[in-house]
Order: sequence, then structure tokens, then C-alpha cells
Amino acid sequence: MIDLENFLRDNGLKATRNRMEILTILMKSDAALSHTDITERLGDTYIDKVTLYRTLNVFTEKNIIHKVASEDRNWKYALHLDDNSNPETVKEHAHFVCNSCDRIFCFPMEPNIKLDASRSEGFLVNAKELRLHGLCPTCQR
Amino acid sequence: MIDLENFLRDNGLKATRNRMEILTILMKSDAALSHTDITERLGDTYIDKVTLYRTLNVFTEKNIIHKVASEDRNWKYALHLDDNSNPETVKEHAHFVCNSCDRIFCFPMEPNIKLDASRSEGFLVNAKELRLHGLCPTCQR
DNA sequence: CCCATAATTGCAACTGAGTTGCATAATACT
DNA sequence: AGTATTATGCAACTCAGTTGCAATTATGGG
Repeated sequence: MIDLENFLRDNGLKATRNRMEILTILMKSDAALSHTDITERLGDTYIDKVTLYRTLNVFTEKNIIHKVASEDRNWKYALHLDDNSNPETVKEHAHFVCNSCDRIFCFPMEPNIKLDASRSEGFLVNAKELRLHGLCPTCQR
Repeated sequence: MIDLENFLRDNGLKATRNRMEILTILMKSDAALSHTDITERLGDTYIDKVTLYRTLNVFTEKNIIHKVASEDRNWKYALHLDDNSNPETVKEHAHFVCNSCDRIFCFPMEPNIKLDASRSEGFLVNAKELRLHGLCPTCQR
């Protein structure tokens, strides 16, 4: 169990109860979570919807989490699986997107994805995302 | 120049002026287009916004185009670059997403992306999308 | 421990992409 | 040409996410 208070302060954020609650929920999930998902998991802990949106945006700006555009038009938020401390390196993500329940799961990136073709056409790549679409284990039954 | 009328009828759709206009615009673009993009390109040709949304959804259902969830929360629509006649095969896309202008460009997929790790965890993959994030040629200047 | 300052929170109202219902118009088929 | 069916346009709606602002809370210095 890491020290959430100091983790937040190390990222230049005040260590508030709201933020620790939200971070704890994100840490416990193996899938990326929508605003609604997080609200449900908060249960009796009331956090205003605007505060939740703002917190998620602050976490994203501080590179604590990343947000993924989902097929159901909702943002999904997830912790970084990889070390993202160096902004110079090309970020690599892999996501599995379920066609049925629209959940998004994060995986470690497969190494050695080749992308010379697109770079040569004048596109500057600073993040690579492998996005797999299909049925998650739950939705296959 | 292919015969748009017969193309639409072959896909079980009535060949209306609206649909041919929209299809022509999609064929001429090298980037995926949003609803707004298409409206702009229609110029004086007035098409109701609901009709445009419905047309894009029908094209997507008929597998004539595909829609991509963009980072600006707008759907982007683009023709299929590859042959998608066989629904059994695993579809492969590659998209470049510009961080600055949010445009999405479609590329032919790099071959031989390995994804054994995710399949072994119980996920059923039926489409693979390589999504590259960065700056497009225009936004690098 | 308390105070001042700046950051955070909550509420209300708003924005804008995309959808639904329904009446009218256009297409395709005999 | 006549008719069933599909497509279109308009109005009203939905809902995720944002903005403005006043009230509250965290933090660092005395």
C-alpha cells in the first residue's frame, strides 16, 4: 500500500479525501473506468460530478492516469501501467475494447511494433496504441 | 469513376442524391471526416443534420465506411481502405491521430502484429487497430 | 496552533454531438 | 402510372462533459 497523500503532494496536488478515494478506485480496477463507473463505486461517498470530472482531468494532466476515447462516447480513465516519467520517449499502450460491453482493458504493449511506413510520410509519432476489438471474457458466455 | 447508383443499390440502399453527395465527399478525403467536416464540404448542398447522421450510420452498418472514436468526442467517418467482404477475417486498421488538430488518417495496416498475449488471457479478438498519436504534417509547422 | 493564501469543491446553468418521433417526400418495383 | 417502402426534414430531446462563481478546505509560515 503506497502512501497516497505523499504521492499526490509529489505530483503538486493537495491531498484531499476526494482525490484519494478516486485514486484508490482506479488502482483497484483492471479495466478503464468511466465517470459513471467511478460514481457507482464511490457508493455512499458523495463527490459532485463536476469535481469528479475535474479530478480526472487533473490526474490526466499530471500524467497519473490516461484517458481513452471509448466507442460509447464516454471517456474511460485508467492508471498508467508503464513508467511514463520520461516525456521524450514514445509512449506505448495496448487496449482491448469489448464490442459488447464497451469496457476497455489495458495491457502492457507488445514490443517491436514496426511503424516506419507512417513515419516516412511526414507524421511525427509520439505514442503508439495497439487497440484490439472483440469480446471480453465475460461477454463471450 | 465508379457507378455510385449501382454501388448503393448493390448494398441494398436506395440511390438518393444525398447519399451520393456524402459518399463522394468521403471518397475524396484522405482523412476521416466528422459530421461537421462533411457539412462544410457540402457547401450549398443542404442536407439536414439528422439525415447526415442517419446516412453515416447506415453506411457503417452496411460496412461501406467505418466510424472511429476521436479524442475530440466527435465520430470520424472514413471509407474502408481494405477489402472487408469476408466478415470472418480479423479486420485490421491503422490510424494516425493528430494531437493538435484531432484529425484521423487511415493507413494500410502493418502486417504481422503479434497479439498472442492478449488472446491467451481469454479475449476474443476480431479487429486489430494500430493507432498512432502525434503531429500530422500540417501541425508540425 | 492559528492565520492568510491559494487551491479545491459544489451548485446551477450551459454546451454541443448525437438521437427519437412523426409527418411528408422520394424511390423502386410491378 | 400506382403503390409499398424507404428516406428526409423538422422539432424536441438526451446526456456526457464544461463553465462561472461563491463557499470551503489544505497547506506553509509565523
